[in-house]
Amino acid sequence: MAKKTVELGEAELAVMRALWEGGPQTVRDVLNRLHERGKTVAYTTVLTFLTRLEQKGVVASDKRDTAYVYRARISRQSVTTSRIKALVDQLYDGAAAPVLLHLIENERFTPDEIAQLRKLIDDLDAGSPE
Amino acid sequence: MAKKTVELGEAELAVMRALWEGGPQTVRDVLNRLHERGKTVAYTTVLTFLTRLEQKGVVASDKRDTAYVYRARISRQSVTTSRIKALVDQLYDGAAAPVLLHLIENERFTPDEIAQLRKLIDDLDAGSPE
DNA sequence: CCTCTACTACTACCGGTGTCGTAGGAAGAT
DNA sequence: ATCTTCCTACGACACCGGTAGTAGTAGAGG
Repeated sequence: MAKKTVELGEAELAVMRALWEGGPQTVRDVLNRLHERGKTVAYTTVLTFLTRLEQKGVVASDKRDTAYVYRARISRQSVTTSRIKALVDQLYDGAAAPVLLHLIENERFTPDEIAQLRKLIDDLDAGSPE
Repeated sequence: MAKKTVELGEAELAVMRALWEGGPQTVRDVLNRLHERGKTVAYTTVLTFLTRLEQKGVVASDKRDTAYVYRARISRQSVTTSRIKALVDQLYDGAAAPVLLHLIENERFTPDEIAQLRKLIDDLDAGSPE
C-alpha cells in the first residue's frame, strides 16, 4: 500500500538528518547536534518537530529512562526519492533526463565519483532488457 | 549581485511553466493553459499568482491593449539549479554525488539519453586538469 | 447614454511550517 | 520535605502558499 509521500520542510529535514547521522537519540541529543551544525534553535522547537514527525509517521519513539529516544522510520534514500520525483514532476513533467544532465553539467565531481558513475552507466547498458 | 534564490511553490511553478512553454501571455492565456493541463483553478487565482510572482521579481508585465501580458524573467534552468541545490544541501550537506547516483539508479532512461550521458562523462574526464 | 463584459485591485481564509513560551510532572540534590 | 533541574504536553503566533470572492473600472455594443 502506497506510503503517501510525506513532505518534509527544511527544518524538519535537519532533524531527520540528526537522526540519520546519529542514530536513535533524545530531544537533547538532537538539539546538541543541531547546535554543532550551527543551527541555533530552542529545545522546545526540536521537541515540536519530533512530535510532528512522529505524527506524520516518519519517526518513532521509545521511553528510555527519563527521556524519550527518537529514531527515524524512513530512510534518507526514500526522502531523496520523493524529493527528486517532486522536482522532476514539477519542472519537467516527469522527465528525469534534464535534471540528470543538469546535475552533471553544473556540479563538481571527484575522479572517483566519475569512475563510479561510469560504472553505473555500463551496468545500465548491460542490464536493461525490455 | 547575487540573485537571492526565490523559492517557488508547486502552483507557482505551474504558472511559470505556462510562461516558459507558451511565452508571454495574459492571465487568461495562462489560465487556459493550466486548464488544458488538467489544473482547474479560478481566474483570480492565476492573477494572484502572477501578481505575487511579479513582486518576487520572477515575472514582468506590460500593458498590451486591454490586458497585461506577463513574461518570465527567470529561466527554467535557474529554477532547476536552485531546486537541486536546495535538495543537495538539505539532504547531503552539499554533496551532489549521492543525488546523481540516486537518479541513475532509480529512474529510467532511454538508450539515447544514456549515450548522451556517457558522452558528458567523457567530457568531464577530459576537461578536468589537476 | 446605458449596459454588458473582461480585466485588475484588494481582501480574506485556511493549512502547513518554523519558532517558542509556559505549565506541570518526575527525579535527583540538600 | 523542599528545592532544582530536566522532560513533556499544549498552546500560541507569524509567515507563506494555495485558493478564491467582491468591487470597481474601462472599453464594446446597442
